Amino acid sequence: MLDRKYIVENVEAVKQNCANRNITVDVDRLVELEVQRRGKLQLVQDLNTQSNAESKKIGQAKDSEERESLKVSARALREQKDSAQAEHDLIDREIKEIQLQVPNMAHAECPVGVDDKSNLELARGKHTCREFDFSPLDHLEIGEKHDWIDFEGGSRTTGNGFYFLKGDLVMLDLAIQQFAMVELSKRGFTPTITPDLAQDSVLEGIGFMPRGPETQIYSIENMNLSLIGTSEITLGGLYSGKTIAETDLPIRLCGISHCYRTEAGAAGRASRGLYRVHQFTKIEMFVFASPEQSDSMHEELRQIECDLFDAIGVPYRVVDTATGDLGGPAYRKYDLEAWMPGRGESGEWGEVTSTSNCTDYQSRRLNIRYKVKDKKGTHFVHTLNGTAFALSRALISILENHQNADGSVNVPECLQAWVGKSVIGQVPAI
RNA sequence: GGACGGAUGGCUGAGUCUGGUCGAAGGCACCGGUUUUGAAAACCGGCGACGUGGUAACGCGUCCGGGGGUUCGAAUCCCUCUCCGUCCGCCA
Repeated sequence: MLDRKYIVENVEAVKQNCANRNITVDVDRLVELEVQRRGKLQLVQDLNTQSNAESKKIGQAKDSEERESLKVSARALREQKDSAQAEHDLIDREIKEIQLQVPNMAHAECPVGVDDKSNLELARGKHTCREFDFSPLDHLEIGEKHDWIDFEGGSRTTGNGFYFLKGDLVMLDLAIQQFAMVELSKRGFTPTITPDLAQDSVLEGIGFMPRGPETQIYSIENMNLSLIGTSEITLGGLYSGKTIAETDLPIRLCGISHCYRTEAGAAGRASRGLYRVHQFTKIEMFVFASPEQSDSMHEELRQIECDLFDAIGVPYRVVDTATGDLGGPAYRKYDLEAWMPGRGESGEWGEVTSTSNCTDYQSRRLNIRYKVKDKKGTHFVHTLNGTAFALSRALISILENHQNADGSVNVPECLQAWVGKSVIGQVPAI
């Protein structure tokens, strides 16, 4: 969420930003209410001063007669204060409601456009798209051929969109996790296994809406808990309400969790197989940084994502996300889109990672600050997140890019030690 | 899951029985100064956050784990939740 003072002082910029992001918010109403609220707050504080003074006199009163008469006036003042406070709170709630809808400001270089058509390709990965001398299968065909992916079983036990992973694909899945954790540890990230559930207030702080008709979140009945859609939620929540010493920044965490998404209304050829599922495992990078660090930290996260996908031999392109496609919290967002030969008619790019600089948008909601030693006051930290691997989509990209004509799949060299094989799905020679 | 005990500023720790003089003693740490060739020690002074008004000095408001209540007034009394100890039960 943006600072109210900032919104009031930058009305036109905020409105333009909302338009660029294709989000409708009544900014003028917020400003009008905020001006009202300031006045009301002043009144509340004045009345409080008076009634505090009156109450203090009671303690020093000489006799019970004086005491009783002071009680009457003190009570009256307190009642006036309470009613002014109630009016203030009412206005405050309405402001809060609008304020939560206002998206973060966007980076000056962020491509402007109302949807993903304006996304800008920035770079390509180390590996070029492969020319197949056979007709490549999609990951689901490969997976079902070897009994690695079982959607039918998932559907029977849990529901549509759930699946079992089996056999060597599980080994590959775990290998990717190991590889990511080791690589990220080397780069200063603290490996973190997080809860798969979080309090609704934390979801909201990160920028999710846990309940309501539009929600993508599974929530627990009769509790204020929801299944997380990403460990960004728990990693951000980990420091909620904390004040961090500036010298401890940046704090780099890499979380591993299951991610749960209802994916309401999403279906079709483009979300076939593992591409869009209700549950997957994800290794997520999360960074708390100072405002001075956040831009370069964002580049660092993007570079790590590139390095990881270069390492597993998957071709990809890097996309600078347009304003209309940023979501609420992001100031700037880069996506990696991997080449998926089995997707669509003859291969398509599919989003595999995403890294966002959320500046102080999340930290203001979650109240995460940092303090400079020997300086008065605190400031909100900047938060950044980035996908290392979303396992479901990483598996798609490996299966489809590294498949062989006989249906087997080459294991990227960096993963072979953990898989224990250089090729999986090979039919043993008879 | 049951029974007690606890939660106070960066840390430690008084205050809670007996409500007002408590935004909160003392100590540690930290910062500035005196002293010293320099350092240590000693001594003197300073030292929370947020909001709000003000160019500023500064004023005002809020905050003693979270929420609610009693009262003119709550760190202090009552209810509730969370967390941490200790003992018991159960368990991977």
